[in-house]
Amino acid sequence: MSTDTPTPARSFSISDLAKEFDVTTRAIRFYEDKGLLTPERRGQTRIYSPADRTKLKLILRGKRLGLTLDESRDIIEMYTPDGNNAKQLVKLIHKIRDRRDYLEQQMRDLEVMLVDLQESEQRCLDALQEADSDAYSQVKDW
Amino acid sequence: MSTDTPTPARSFSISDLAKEFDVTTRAIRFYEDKGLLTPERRGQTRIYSPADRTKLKLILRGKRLGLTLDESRDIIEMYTPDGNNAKQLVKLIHKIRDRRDYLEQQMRDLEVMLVDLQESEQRCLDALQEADSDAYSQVKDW
DNA sequence: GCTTACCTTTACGTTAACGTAAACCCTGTG
DNA sequence: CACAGGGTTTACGTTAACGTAAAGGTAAGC
Repeated sequence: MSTDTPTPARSFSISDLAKEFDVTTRAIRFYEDKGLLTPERRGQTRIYSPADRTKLKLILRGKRLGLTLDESRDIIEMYTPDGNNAKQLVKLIHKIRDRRDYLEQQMRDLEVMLVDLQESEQRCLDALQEADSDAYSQVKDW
Repeated sequence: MSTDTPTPARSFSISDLAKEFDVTTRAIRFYEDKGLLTPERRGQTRIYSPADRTKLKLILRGKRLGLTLDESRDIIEMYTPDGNNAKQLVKLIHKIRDRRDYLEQQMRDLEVMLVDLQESEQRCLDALQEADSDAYSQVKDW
């Protein structure tokens, strides 16, 4: 019936998405409970659109960045300003800017941590080379 | 005895650190329970060294990056290779590299998200300007 | 000596993000 | 038709990272 769509507008089952993004179906349903996803239904069964798939991708990226699901939902809502309501939009813009400030702080944290790890790796390597001087591995109040 | 140190080697109370980093004393004690901090004691009271302060800073940075306390402890341990043990060092280097790979993925996630947010902010601003065309705010399967 | 302001331990409560199990419904296939 | 392989809801369990009392010790200042 509807399987003759050659266009990229396909649809996915819950386990399709679960496999593709390596999450459990339980998690996907949980995101729905929390209002992050609202797939259509064929009877009982959930049917996911490409847009749903994109939202799931955003959720997972948010997770990798340490966002809560509530925060990810905020971000997802920023993509689809459901409104004409100007005040809503102004609030959204402030939320976006706050979020961006936070993420930029995170970025700076990351850069520092990467450098630090690089250095400690180098220290480890050095220590491996001259594996005799115990004084080298003293703590000496870094 | 040892109080005649004019050097920057000061010491801090638990509430000193709590105020400076805007965390609760409960949290700081919790980090100690989890083995991330081991301050000295004057009787019952905890006394924190500059090194302890640095460790706390690392813990909080880890938190901002979405690390668990266990992961932060791993990272802190990377700074103080307590050992001469070569096998330990090799394991540490691998852990560091894994962590760095993960952080670099996080970095890429961050860059993408920053661009996305920038774009959605722009969309909001545009929508504010021409606050009439309802068609503009359609969902249209992004 | 009493209050105030810190510090301590012990322990139960809470929230987020699912895991896990039970019990069930469809649907195609040998 | 049995059953294997999907899907569903409902609901209790779990872990991390603290919050929040409760109950008390200690030192400073009036």
